[in-house]
Parts: sequence; structure tokens; C-alpha cells
Amino acid sequence: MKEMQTTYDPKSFEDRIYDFWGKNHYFRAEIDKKKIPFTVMMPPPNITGRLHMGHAMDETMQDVIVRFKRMQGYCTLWLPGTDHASLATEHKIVEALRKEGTSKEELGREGFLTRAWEWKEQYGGKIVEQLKKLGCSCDWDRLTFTMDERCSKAVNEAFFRLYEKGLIYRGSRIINWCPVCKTALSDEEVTHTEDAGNFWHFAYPLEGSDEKIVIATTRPETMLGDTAVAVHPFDKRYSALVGRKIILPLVGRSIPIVADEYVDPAFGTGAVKITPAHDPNDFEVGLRHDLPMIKVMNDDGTMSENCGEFAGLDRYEARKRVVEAMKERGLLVKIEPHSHNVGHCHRCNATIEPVISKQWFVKMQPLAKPAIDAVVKNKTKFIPDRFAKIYFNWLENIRDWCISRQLWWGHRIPVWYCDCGEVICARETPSVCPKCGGTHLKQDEDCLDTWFSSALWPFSTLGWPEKTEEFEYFYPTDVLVTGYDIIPFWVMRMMFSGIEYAGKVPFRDVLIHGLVRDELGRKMSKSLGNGIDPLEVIDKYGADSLRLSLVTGVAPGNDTRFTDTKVEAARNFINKLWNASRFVLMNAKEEKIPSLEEVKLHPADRWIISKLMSAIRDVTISLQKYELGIAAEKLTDFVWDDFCDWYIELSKPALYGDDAERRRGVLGVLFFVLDSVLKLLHPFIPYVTEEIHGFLPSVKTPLIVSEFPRYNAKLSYRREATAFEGIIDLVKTVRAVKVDVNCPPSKKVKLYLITDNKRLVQLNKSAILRLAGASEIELIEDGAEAGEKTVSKVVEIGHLFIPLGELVDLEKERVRLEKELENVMSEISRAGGKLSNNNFIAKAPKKVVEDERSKYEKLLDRKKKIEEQISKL
RNA sequence: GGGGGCAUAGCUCAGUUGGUUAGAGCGCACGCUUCACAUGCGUGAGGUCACAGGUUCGAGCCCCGUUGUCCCCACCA
Repeated sequence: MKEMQTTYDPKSFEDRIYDFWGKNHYFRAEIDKKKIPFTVMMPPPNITGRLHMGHAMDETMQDVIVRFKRMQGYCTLWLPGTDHASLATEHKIVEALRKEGTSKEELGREGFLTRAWEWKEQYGGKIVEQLKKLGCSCDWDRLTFTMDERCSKAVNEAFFRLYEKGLIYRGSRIINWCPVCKTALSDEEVTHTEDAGNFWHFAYPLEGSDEKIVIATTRPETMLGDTAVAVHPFDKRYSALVGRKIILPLVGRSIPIVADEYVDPAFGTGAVKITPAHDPNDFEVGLRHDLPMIKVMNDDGTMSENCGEFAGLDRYEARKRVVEAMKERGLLVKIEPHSHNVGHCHRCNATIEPVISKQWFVKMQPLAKPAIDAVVKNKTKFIPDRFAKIYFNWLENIRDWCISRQLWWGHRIPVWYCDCGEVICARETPSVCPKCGGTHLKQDEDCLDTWFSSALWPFSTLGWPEKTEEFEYFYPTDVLVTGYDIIPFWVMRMMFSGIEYAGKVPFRDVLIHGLVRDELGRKMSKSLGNGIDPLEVIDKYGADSLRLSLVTGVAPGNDTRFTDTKVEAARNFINKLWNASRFVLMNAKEEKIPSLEEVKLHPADRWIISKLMSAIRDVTISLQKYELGIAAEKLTDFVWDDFCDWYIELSKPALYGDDAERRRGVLGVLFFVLDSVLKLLHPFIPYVTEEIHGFLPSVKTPLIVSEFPRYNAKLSYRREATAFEGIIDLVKTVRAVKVDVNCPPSKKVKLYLITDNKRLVQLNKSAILRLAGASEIELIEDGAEAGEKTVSKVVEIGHLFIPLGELVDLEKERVRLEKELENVMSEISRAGGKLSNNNFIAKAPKKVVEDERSKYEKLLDRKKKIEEQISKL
């Protein structure tokens, strides 16, 4: 038998184990169930954004689930989380390449999604490394295939279908425009901050009169584009003015005063200038009142040709000049300091401008409806289910989705324009105009929002729109694991896309986890610089430790803080497992390990096997419910407390003793439990369990493809296990007494015990003596036999007396007993009160009442014994 | 303004369909070089489960309200 290293050193085997799995294709997706149905889909290429803990969390949870399901024999497909939100990373890489001298042309317009296979060499190394360390599967070839040939095809197909159905339209909308990046931004890409500004009050003169109406604005330059002034319909101050016109100063345009409920009469002056082309609300007002929309700003943030003397000025310069001009005309009423929320570009932080623009939109209403229904009808389930509320809330209030982006990399919109005015949407680049036959076709300059392609991920990766074998077999997938922050962007969009294109929901379960925060509870972010690189943690503690620390003590959907001490605790546990395994193996030597059927089981054996069975049952149930935290906790408790602290210690007298048969029995149990434990733990800490497993004699199947332990009722000896707890209680009591009277642990004491279960005590005598630090245990019938100066304790299996001679302080002993009596009395009155309550007897379940009654009887017995003892002092 | 979360030991957090005396890790105290492990072993201290009410035989858990706190979205002329 090979010998294990004396210390747990993850570095010495993690890479080797990973390679071993890889070489045997345990990661590879296979459709034939008979092959290894361990499924793998590589995350999309912008996983460069994954180098933080949130993604380590994604990967770990997914991997735990897949390994568990795999060991249970299910064939499953999981979808790794993506980081499509990290456009910033993508942007940075592109910019970095450009700085290095790569030209736009060299980079090409196709960008990330379709060129991943080239970039993986340059940028993918670290990511692959990380995934690998986390024990996660990795299959770049498949990714290449997917991204290269399939993804762009799927994107075109999806766009084309929506277009055909009239669900895609090009329309004027107010969009967020970044004048620096010269791109439209989705609402998600705009960060709002509270900025100090001013509230300028301008007087607008009424047409044909000396009267004026005062409006307030935070963006004076937009007045050049005003096409109305609005007041609230019920605002008496202005009701007489509605329908009249004003002359817009500086411009001279005659514009109407309209009544609209959008206006808040209590805010500002109660009169609002309306600039439909540069404000989303004004845009809506403009639509309602059929107002002209005048664009006063260019794409670069300068004023447009519609602005007369202000044309060409930068927006801020124009603001100054407009205010000055109004002042000169005596129309500036006052300036108030006013802080307000201003949108900023999430990339360059420039102030965004809401502008009217031609963009591509997806009509959301028809898509949202089935997506809502699917969750209502439980076709897809959120776990925990409270996240369905977020999902519903979003879909029920959804607005049309602006999918065009003015980036020069990315997937281009599959629409071409002919000189004749024809607009052609096609799956593949058309060569001639179907209308005029012209060949001068120009593709739309805009790219698609990355989320458009991300939304196709569950099926584009399976070869859709082709009817591939993979698609037929794996779609819909089992489970998606992701953070709650991404529900609106990605989960929701995959849902409606899956239903729309593939005809079915993309996944049955959506397991939502919380965010990993830093030690102070802050979200890890690039700008704060508080992100922790999982690779560094792995380097320090090992991948298993990181994995285990991420899932223990974590409730589904709740945020968790990342601290070194958690990883340390996980590492300590693994070290414990390592050493316990080493102990078991060390004791096996060259002999053949018997199976459970071949040996005679002692009470301690039955106890640990029963404990193991409940652990198996609990862990299996928890994992099926995706309660990874609970499962991990149950397991670690079992391994550390029951197996290591008790059973291994209990086994020592047998292992070192002369009874060969007993020794053989214990070995059989030790190996059985260890083997089961390794399998149970494998989903959580795959490397170390696989490594230890390799040391077990006569092991043929690698752990990764072995079977998950099953609960076996025949191996659950409930009554005997409960009885055995009495031995543990006895040992604990002796230890506590010794500490209590300052008896040195090394000093052996003699024990006297009155008990009904003499056989159990006899069978475990040597273990009791060893664990309790006792020289002898004598079974007696009467306390008097224990002699004078004893400490007595009521224990589960009887009444214990420990003669401690001069160590016993009689007065102290009396106080201790009286206090114990007091506790018992209060317990008795509590339980007694319950039992004398007729309502409780009548309404509580039988079992609860019975338990309460037997507890009450035990308490009475205990009380009697304590009283007896006090009277003897 | 809309939606959601959280409040339990000194700290970080669990607590499953309501049912023994509410748990863990870390920290703390005391004691241990026991032949797998000091990344360890043993023993212990420490909680009015945010506040107020309700439902129930029974509430950390369910319902209503309050306070504090965090997040997401929208809006802020």
C-alpha cells in the first residue's frame, strides 16, 4: 500500500488530479448516457471578467451540483455563469490592443464573441488556470467551435426571426448618449450620482402681452429645443394660460402652453419647459401633445445647427452663453443652487445626454408575457423562490429593449441598406437588393447589445438553429446558477429568448446565490480595488479550501463576506480529513480489509454507521434541494465530531489490542466510513478526496465517476445508536468533572457506576477508560459502595460516582448539586405546566406530547437522584 | 416613488414544513507535547432572537405595525 504524505499539501496533487480527470475525458460532454455524461459548457469568452470572487462562487456552486448529480447517475447539463456585464473589461482589452498598435482593421469588427478562439491564447491562460484550480471543467475546443461557427449564426437567426415577426423596429427614442464614447448606453450602463448644479429660473414672455411665465431648469442650453411649456391641468395659477402661446426667448419660436399631468405643481414654479428631443419625460409629453422634436445637440456634445448663434459650441459653453444671453434680456429671474442626480457613462464617466435617436428596439410586451407564465406555471423555478418576485416585477413593468450599440466591435446588426431605400434583414450577407437588384448594400453600422447574444447562450451553444443531437438531448437544461444581481439582465432575457426561439424554457431551475462581499461588507468592485483574486487564495490555501469556504455557512441567495479566516477554517477541516485518512490507512498495513458483512459489529460500530446513514440521508436531501451550505455543514460536523473525535478514538483500543477479530471489525468499519465520507465530500472538495481515494486499497473507479452513497435502512441501528450516546455522555461527564475539580488530565481516576445497561459498559470498558482518563470502572448497586468524598453525577445511563479524595470540596459539591437541582426543578415545572395544559394534550401532535412526557419522567428520576446525593453530604 | 433583502453570542453567520434547554466558525478563558492531526485535543463562559402587538396548546420562524440598515429600479424639469 502506498503511503500518504505526512502533511496535507494541496500543491502536491491538485494539478495532477486535474490532469488525470482531463486525460480521461471526465469533463467532456457526451450525449450517450453510457459514456460519461459529465457535462461541460465553457463560459463565454468575456470570462476575463471572472477574476473575482463572485465568479468563483458561480463556478463552485455549479461544480458541486454537477458532481453530485453525476454521482447520482443523472445526466445533466449546466450552464456556467457568464460575465456579460463586464463590458468594461472587454473594452479595456480592446483599448489595450489598440494602444499596442493593433489597428482597428486587424482587430476586426467581429470582436469578442466570434474571435474568442484567437484571444484565448493571449488572455485566456489565467482564466483557464483559475477554472482548473476550482476543479471546474474546461473545454476550449468546444468553446471555439461554439463561438466560431455557431454563435454568430444564432445571433443572426434570432434577429431575423424577431424582425420577421415585427418584434424588432427602428424607432425614435430618447436614449442615453455618451458624447465622449459616442455611443448609446442602455439604462444599465448609466451610473447616477448626486451632482451639485443650479436651478435657473427663466421668464418666458407670453405672445401678444407683457405677461411672463417663469420656468425652472437645470439644463438651460436645452431651452433652444423647447417646443412647449407645460403646467398641471388643475393648477389654478396657470389654468387661464393653457392654450395661449409664448415666444421662446433667444430663438423667437412661438410655442404653446399645454396642460399635462406629468407636471408636479409643487415642484419649482409649477411650469415646465418641454424639450422632447432631449428628455425622456418631455419626449412622452411631446408625443401626447403632438409637439415637434427639435434636436439641439450633436453626437459629440456640441450644439447643433438648429441653435443659431450657439451652434457648434460645447454643451457647457452653450449653457453659460444661454444664461448670459437671458440675463442680458432681463429674463433671468434667479439662480438657485440645486443638487440633482446626473447620469454618467459607466465607462468614461462623462455626463450622459438624453437625446432622441434612431435605434433598434425589441418589443417586449409579447415576449414578456410567456416568460412570466412559464414561471407562474412552474416550468422554471427560482431557488429560493422569493427571487421570482424580482423577476415578475421586472417583466411586468418592462419597456422596449434598445439593442443597438454604437461600438465598432461586437456582433453587427444583420440589416443592410440599399441605395434605393430598401431595408434588408437577412440571415446571411446579401449580395443584391431584392427590390432593385442593386449591389451597393451597406450594413448597419451598429452592433448588438452583448446581452442579445448572451440571451441565446443556453441554445446557441448547443448548435441552434440547427436541430443538432446536442440540442435535442440537452435542451432545456437542468439548472442555471447565478447571482441575483444578474436576474434582470441575463436570466430574464435567456428566459424569453429561450421560449421565443427554442420553444421551451432554457432551464428548469434557477439557483440564485448572493454576492460575495469584502470583509467590510462592500461589494467587490474594480473601482474600489477591494476585489480578491481567487487564484491568490488558491495559491495560499488550495482550491478545495476556497471551494469549501464559499459554500459553508451560506444560505441560498444571501450575501456572504469573504474572509481569510473562513478559508482557514475550511483548510483546517481538510487537514483533519487528511490526517484521519492517514490514520485509517496507517493501521491497515498489508492485511485485507473486510467488508461490513464479514465482521461482527460492536455498539460503537453500529453507532457510527447509524450516524453515517443519517448524514447520507440529510446530505442527499439537502443537495437535492440545493441547500449546499446545510449539506456541507452536516458533513463537516459528521466527519470532525462523530468520526474523528469519537469513532477514531473509540477504535484505538481495538486497533492496538490483542483481539484480532475485534481489530478486523474496526478496520472494516473505518474503511467503510472513510470511503463513504470521501464520496460524500467529493462534490465539495474534489481534489483532496480524489487524492485520498487513490490510496485506498483495491480502488478501481475514480471518485469523480463513482456512485454517491445511498441511505441504507438496514444499517441504521437507531435504538442501539441512541443507547451508545450514553457512553459518550459518560465520558464527557467524567472529563467535565475532572476539569471542574482541577484534577490533572493525566491523573487516572476510578469510576463507580450504577447502571441498568451493564453489558454496554462492559463492551466499551477499555474505550471508556482511555477516553475518560480513568484507571478502572466498577459497576455497583448502591452509591455507598463508592465511598466517601465522591463527586456524583446523574448521567444518561445511570448514576456516576468519582472518588476524588482531597480534591473534593464538600461545600462546593453541595453548592454545585443544589444548583443542578434548581435547574432540574425549573425544567420540571416547565414540562409539568405543559403537560397539565389540556389544550396541549388535545391539540399537539401525539409524538410531541409523548416526548414531553418521557422527558418529564426522566427529569423526576434525575431529581430524585440528586436529592439523595445532597442528603448524603 | 416602485420592488426586494437584512436585524440571532464580542465578530462573521446558520437555524429545513412552527415542537427538547436556540447552533457553528472565529475570538475569549482554563487545562493538555495522549503514539493521525498544535492547521491539534479537552473543558467552559457568552444570546430578552431589533421594538410593539396578533394568530397558536406552542413563535427566532407565520401575520400586522414601528424603528434601524443595505441593495436594485425609476424619477428628480
